Amino acid sequence: MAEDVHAVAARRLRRVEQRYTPGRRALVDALIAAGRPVTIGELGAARPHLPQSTTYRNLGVLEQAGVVRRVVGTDEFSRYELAEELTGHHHHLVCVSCGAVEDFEPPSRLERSLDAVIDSVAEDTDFRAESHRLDLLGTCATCRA
Amino acid sequence: MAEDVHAVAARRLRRVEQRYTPGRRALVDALIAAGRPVTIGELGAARPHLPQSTTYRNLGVLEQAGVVRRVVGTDEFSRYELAEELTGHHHHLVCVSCGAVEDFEPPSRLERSLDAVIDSVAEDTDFRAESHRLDLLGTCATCRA
DNA sequence: CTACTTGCAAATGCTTTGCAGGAGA
DNA sequence: TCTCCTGCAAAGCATTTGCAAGTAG
Repeated sequence: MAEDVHAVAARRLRRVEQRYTPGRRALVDALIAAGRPVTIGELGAARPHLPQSTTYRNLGVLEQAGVVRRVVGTDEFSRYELAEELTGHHHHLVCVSCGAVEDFEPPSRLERSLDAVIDSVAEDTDFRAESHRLDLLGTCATCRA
Repeated sequence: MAEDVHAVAARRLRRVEQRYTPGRRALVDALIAAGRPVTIGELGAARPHLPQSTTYRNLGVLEQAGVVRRVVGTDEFSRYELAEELTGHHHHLVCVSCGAVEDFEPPSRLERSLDAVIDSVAEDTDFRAESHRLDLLGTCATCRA
C-alpha cells in the first residue's frame, strides 16, 4: 500500500514539475505511519536536526501537487494528512481539549444526505459547493482519563 | 432582537465577573449587523483608531463568557460570530478562494442524521462527541464573477 | 550543467502581554 | 476607592522568505 502511495505522489509531483526527493518521501512515509492528521512539530520530531522551514516548504509543495491536505482543528497548529484520493473520503474527530484529530468514517447513509444537501444548496443560493467538511467535536480518551 | 442579545450578553459576562462595557457592546452590535463570521480586521474597520489588541482581548472575554464563538475557515484569519445559543444552530459556506464565510441552515432531516451519527460514534469509539461542525467548501458568487 | 532543493537565518504578520492611565460599580 | 478595562508599545510564535551551497536529472 505504501508503495502505491509513493507512486501516486511521484506522479503528481512530476505533473507540477517538482521532484520526489528523499525528504519529501520521508514526509509521506511519516503521514502514512501516522494515519491521522499531524502537526508540523510531530512531523519534525522524527528528525529534530532538520529545519522546520524545509518541512513547511515541502508540505506546501505536496499540497499544491494534491498529495497532502491541510487540516484545521481547534488549536493554533496546522495539521496535515494524505489527500483523500489516497486515503479515501473520511471525517474527523477533533478533541476540544488537546486539539488532537483522528479520522472517522461515517455511515454511507450520512454521506448521501450530505451530498443531497450540497445539491440543494446549489439550487437555493449563489454559492457553488464543491465538497464538505464534517468534524465531530468532543473529548478524546486521553483527555478524559 | 438586538436588545435580547445584549441582555443575554450582559448576563453571561456578569456570570464570569466581567463588565459589559461600551466597547464590548459595540463588538456585539457589529456581530449582529454582520450576520456572518467576520475577521478581526473587519471588526476594526468600523473604528480604525482603536487598537486591535483591545478587540482581541474583548473577543477573548466574550468567548469565555459564551457570547461569541471563534470560527476557523481556510485562510489564516480568525473569524468570530455570536454563539449558537444566540443565533440558532447553523453551518457555514466557506469560500476556498477568498476565505469568506457565510451562514447556512441545513434541512432538519440532515441534522437528525448528524445527531444519529454522533450517537453511533459514541458507541463505537472511545471519543465523546459533544457537537458537530459542518462546512460546505466551494466558491462564493463574488469570486466566481 | 542547469534547475530545483535544502539549510540557515532573518523577516513577516497575526496574536498576546506588560504596564500606566482611565472608567465603571 | 478598588478593581476592571483600555491604549500603547513591545514581545511571542507559527509560518514564510532570501540567499548560498548542495544535489538530482
